[in-house]
Amino acid sequence: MKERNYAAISKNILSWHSRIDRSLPWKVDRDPYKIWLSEIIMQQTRVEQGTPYYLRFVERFPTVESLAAAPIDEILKAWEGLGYYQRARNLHFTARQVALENNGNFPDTYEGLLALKGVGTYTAAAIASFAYDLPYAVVDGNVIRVLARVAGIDAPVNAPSTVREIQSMADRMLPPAQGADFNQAIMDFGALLCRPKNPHCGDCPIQSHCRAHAMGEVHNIPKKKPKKPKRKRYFHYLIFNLDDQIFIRKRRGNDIWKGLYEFYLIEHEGLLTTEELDKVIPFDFDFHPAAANRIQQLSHQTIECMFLEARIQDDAGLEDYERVDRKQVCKYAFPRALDWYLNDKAVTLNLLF
DNA sequence: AATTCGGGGTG
DNA sequence: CACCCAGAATT
Repeated sequence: MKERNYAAISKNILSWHSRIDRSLPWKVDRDPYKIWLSEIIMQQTRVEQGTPYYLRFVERFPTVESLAAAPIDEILKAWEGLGYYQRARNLHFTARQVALENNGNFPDTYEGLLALKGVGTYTAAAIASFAYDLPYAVVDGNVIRVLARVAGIDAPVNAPSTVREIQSMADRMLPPAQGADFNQAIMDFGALLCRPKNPHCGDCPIQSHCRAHAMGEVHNIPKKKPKKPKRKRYFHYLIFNLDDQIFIRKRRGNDIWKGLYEFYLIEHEGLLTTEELDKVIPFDFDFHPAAANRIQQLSHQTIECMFLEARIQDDAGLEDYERVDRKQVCKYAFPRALDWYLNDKAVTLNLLF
């Protein structure tokens, strides 16, 4: 096979990038803390979605020491709504490690960065290049799409062997003296021009190097393995009211939403009717539907949430729960569906209040 | 190698 | 509705 002209491709992408203005707030300086924080926040997250979170984090936690000193619940509250909450827990763990064991200094080698919890090959390469100008090529969703098209890769790109092939291409393509520039350029190129749908092939600076274009396969690459159907789950939430307080509990174990708060939960194979709920609920008081059901789409699950409220006179049977004022509940981090119930729900059907 | 971890934007 | 996003960790 003909040797691919990596130098020409990177040169054209860099040239294209020099005419692009995409300012990113975490790149105003080369503070490793800001680069690291932004990269963790942006994992599997659109820049437009993650940027407001980043701005709030640097405002509230300007240094790694301030982040390390914060309680995990405060960090989770700031992360609320962003998803993949293990990222926030790893963020806290790593901040403490850097602040307490390394005098506030992040590792300055690729291997050192890769050893941090929550930092994988992409993030280690991103920090190494953006913060320290080291020649490591990033491979994110954008780079995978761009290079899969350039090479006309027919194999599924979510197979590890294909990712390794693309990483190898990116490594060879990266100009060692311009690692940071090229990494930024190829990601912007994928995000703005070589997009998943309706790519701007007419304006493409590397069209003559693109095998997918030559084959007329741009719209079929990258290819992915079919995903299996989502699991469906049914959460029936009981909101107990004792005076002006409600009962909440932190989720534990290895299920979704670990570390976030929720109400008294009854999970069942299917959606329960009010009659069926009467038999299942180990309490004998009246409960009332308090909102329309909410369907929450996760990456691997579909969760339908039902919300019922009841007024109670004592906390018997609720010893494992925290009693918090309605006014104070906004200080706790909840999954989006429950935050919706507490704050966004348009019309309450609740007859109690 | 396969699976799971959220949530929102987009066509 | 399906797909995708500045991926990583676990099994």
